[in-house]
Amino acid sequence: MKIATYNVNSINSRLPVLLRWLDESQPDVVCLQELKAPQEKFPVDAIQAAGYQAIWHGQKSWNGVAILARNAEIKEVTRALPGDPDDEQSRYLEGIINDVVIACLYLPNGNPAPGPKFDYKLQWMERLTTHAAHLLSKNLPVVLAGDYNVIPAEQDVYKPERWIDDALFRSETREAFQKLIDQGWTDAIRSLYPYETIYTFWDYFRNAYGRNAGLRIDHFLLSPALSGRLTAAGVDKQVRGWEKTSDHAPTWIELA
DNA sequence: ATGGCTCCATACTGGAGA
Repeated sequence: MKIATYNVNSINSRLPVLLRWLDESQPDVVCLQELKAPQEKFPVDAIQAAGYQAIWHGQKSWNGVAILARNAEIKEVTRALPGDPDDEQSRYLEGIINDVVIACLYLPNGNPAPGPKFDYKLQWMERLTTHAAHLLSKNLPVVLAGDYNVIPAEQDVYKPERWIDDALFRSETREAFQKLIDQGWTDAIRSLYPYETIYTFWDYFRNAYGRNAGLRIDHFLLSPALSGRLTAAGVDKQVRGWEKTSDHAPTWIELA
């Protein structure tokens, strides 16, 4: 079972790139973030023509998440992260595919920090941590996949000293991520490649991709029931070099 | 320290992203 996560930075601007990548990579499950489209503007016909079922939660202008599955039913569980009924941002979608719980998340950026956006990010991480504990308590196979907007460690950023005060790398952010991991989750990519430099995002500015000035911010966290089934992981880095591409690259894992 | 780029809204510019 090949599961991917991809922050597309506008589903409609990215549709040709997305369809080409689906055809070449053939993932079984895909978590998409930053649809940047309202519910009714999701290109469901093109996605279905490519062979994928889809559930999605859109929003005007910003955010938006979707889960795609090839040749499999998606049973939607929730389209809101519990813990704040007033939160109107579309950043969380959870479904069950072949008995695996798939959580697709788009964690807030949080800049500028400190400030209200950073407070929202930390609150969102607390809510995620609470919900993640609930998922773990059921001993189910769970994948928490998505754009975390968290740089977990110095090895995950091209120049750590430049990111010390950034919301993606601040100590509060890293500590909150570690607290989540410490519940018993496995950072899938890092567990297979403890020492490699692996990036999933390159800024549009300053020829960041050409200089490989990247960040690792798209992650898969696996529950204990799944970590033993992890057989492979990678980043489809070449997609970042295509025309009209996202600033993120598709990232994937394989489960036995 | 700054700006560089891309996308959205319904614009002739500003906000957001990371």
